Amino acid sequence: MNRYINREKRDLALRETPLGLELRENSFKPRHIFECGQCFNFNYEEDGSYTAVFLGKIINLLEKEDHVLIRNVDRETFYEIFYDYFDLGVDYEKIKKEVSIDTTLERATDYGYGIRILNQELFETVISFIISANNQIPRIKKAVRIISERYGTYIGDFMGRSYYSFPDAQVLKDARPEDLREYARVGFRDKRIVDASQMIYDGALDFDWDSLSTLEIRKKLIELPGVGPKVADCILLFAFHRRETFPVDVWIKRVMETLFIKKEVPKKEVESYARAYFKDLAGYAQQYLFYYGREEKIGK
DNA sequence: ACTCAGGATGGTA
DNA sequence: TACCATCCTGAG
Repeated sequence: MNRYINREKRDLALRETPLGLELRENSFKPRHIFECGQCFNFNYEEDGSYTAVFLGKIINLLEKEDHVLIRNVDRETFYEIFYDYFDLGVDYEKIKKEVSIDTTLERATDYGYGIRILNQELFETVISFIISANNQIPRIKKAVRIISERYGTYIGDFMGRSYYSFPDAQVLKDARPEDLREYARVGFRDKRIVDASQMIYDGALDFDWDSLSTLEIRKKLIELPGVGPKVADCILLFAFHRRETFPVDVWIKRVMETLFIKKEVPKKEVESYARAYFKDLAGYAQQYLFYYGREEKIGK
């Protein structure tokens, strides 16, 4: 389940054609959405499209001239399942204007104009970002894929590949750490994955989240093995829709130091600087700056 | 063979 | 509280 459900859904510029659904939305570019480091459960296809899995559904997105072609889901399913996943209840044209408080942010929002912050499944997000600790994106993706293949349930085939759901805590708590290490290549994170799964299965995340502040949830997340400040912030931003959160990894640290702070400072200071500067929109700013900074290798 | 990228953890000061 | 070595893998 994703935690953020919009009450009302607006009508999208969505047209049904024999090839699939055509979505016309300026702030919606598959490349920007999937290459900004927020998710790992997707596949880049030979035709330039992206295939992703969410809540047991396979969706494929291909960018065209003036629209995005959406394949493998019907109109109803798209509204039902993917409207919230793709955060379509949020007006990103407005977000980009509001977050463009200086020329740097103007450039960054211009550069990654099609970014949307996904609202992802909680357990999958927790485990994925435990794996992300001290790790690189291709290897994180590989680990997530293998864990899904070995412990998840078969969903279906698409473009010559079989897709599996990400397992739930009940299954992953019984995985053998040495298997996770051997097959999914998760290294020293093996035990953390199993232990966190056990704790979550035992109810570590069973709280009324809506009544808790971001800081209170953060504290609880950090109690999980393998979850420190940065991983907790990613979970808050990507699974709890806490958009004021500003995860600080090495990339965003470099970008902030290079473009804003003008000197090297501890990660904590980067975060407080960003929070004070971007306020409630810090999470959006983080995504635009991360994508821009990483693609352009700023600070490297 | 060697170097490097990438956060959490547990130890020490 | 702050700092720092260590953990593992695979690409270059």
